[in-house]
Amino acid sequence: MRLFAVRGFHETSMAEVARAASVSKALIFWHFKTKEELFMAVLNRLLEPYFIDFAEEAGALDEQAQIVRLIDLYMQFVRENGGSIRFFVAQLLHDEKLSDGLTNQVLQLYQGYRALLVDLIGRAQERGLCKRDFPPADAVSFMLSTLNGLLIGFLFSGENGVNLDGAIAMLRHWLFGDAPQNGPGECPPSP
Amino acid sequence: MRLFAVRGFHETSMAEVARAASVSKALIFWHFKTKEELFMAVLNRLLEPYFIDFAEEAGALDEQAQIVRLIDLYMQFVRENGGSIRFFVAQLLHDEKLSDGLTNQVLQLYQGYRALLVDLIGRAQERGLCKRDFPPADAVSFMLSTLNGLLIGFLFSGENGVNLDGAIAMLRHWLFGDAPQNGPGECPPSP
DNA sequence: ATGCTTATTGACCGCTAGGTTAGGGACTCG
DNA sequence: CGAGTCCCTAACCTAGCGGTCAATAAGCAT
Repeated sequence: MRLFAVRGFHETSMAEVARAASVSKALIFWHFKTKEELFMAVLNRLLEPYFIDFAEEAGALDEQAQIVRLIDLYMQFVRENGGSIRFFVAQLLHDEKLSDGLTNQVLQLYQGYRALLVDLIGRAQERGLCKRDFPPADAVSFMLSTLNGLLIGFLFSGENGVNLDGAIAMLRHWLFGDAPQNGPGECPPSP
Repeated sequence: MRLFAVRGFHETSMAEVARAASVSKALIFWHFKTKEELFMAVLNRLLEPYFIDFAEEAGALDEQAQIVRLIDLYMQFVRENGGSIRFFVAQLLHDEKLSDGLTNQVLQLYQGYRALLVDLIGRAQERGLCKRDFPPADAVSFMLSTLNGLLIGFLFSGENGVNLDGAIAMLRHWLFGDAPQNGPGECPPSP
């Protein structure tokens, strides 16, 4: 997992994997028929922490709080899994063939998240908790674009090159009309 | 260029390049000392269309129109260069070492674009053309996040998986308080 | 023609890659 | 104990890799 994640598929040789695992190369080929098969297994293992359960922990909150919580979870997730996300994004962009099953899993994850948000925003709009300028699906598309943009900003320049909290405050302002409060982030002009 | 762009550095062999170019492998090594050197040259060639001149064509417009134009240019650029952008993003995320000079050029491009926007929004704010809720730099960070998010949405699901025009209308609404006009895009709920 | 530089090639080289194979311990079940 | 299965290794195999080299063709001044 470590080798594939930091060096990629083609730059990692089976000999290296064997050495890093302190086993013989032949053993790996006994457990996995081909290098590709090992790689797929690695992909799935790396993907495991991506499945989180949101429903159970958010039952008691109102819609606005749940939306905020979902956004926070996204950002927390980005912060905690930057390394492997980077790997996955590069992999998905680069090697459609090798990423086959991966694409579906990620897409499923993404659509689940999106559906959750659409539902929440729809309900929030009905109850007058947030602005009604746009249909929920459009609002969510917009939000997710921003979140994804923050993600890749984070991937390229790291924690201190992009102001996650500041941007999230602006998202809240956009959604709920909050006063632009300054949260824990100090909002320095990003370099 | 074609081979490296669609298959990447490690999956492209010099023999393939030679065959595709209908020359002998040795000739390539006469023109380029190493495979890496050829790759760098390819990177630079692919990067050429990325340099556009904005200043000259926007002199007569007011700030708001210039901002809108800049955003349109971004999206037009994304639409026209999706293939190579995909390649570059994957390359940058994956192979920090090989991307060395590339990183700087892209960063420079990006910072230039950002600076242009910050300047424009600052001036637009002074003249009351757009909302003043946030300092220009923060507004631009937010905008760029959204644009980048649209970019990667486009990279992953193509033109009809993401609604570029709809999202841009929402950006305009956010910036200028426009009525949410429906432009040429019909804003279908993205699948 | 005669050199001289610039292009171009087929043959070749060392090496590493993914993958195989024959065989040997270790554990299990009768 | 002994047959069978599972796990594991050293050694090996071959294709293809990046890269080199001697030979030579093409362009071009003198």
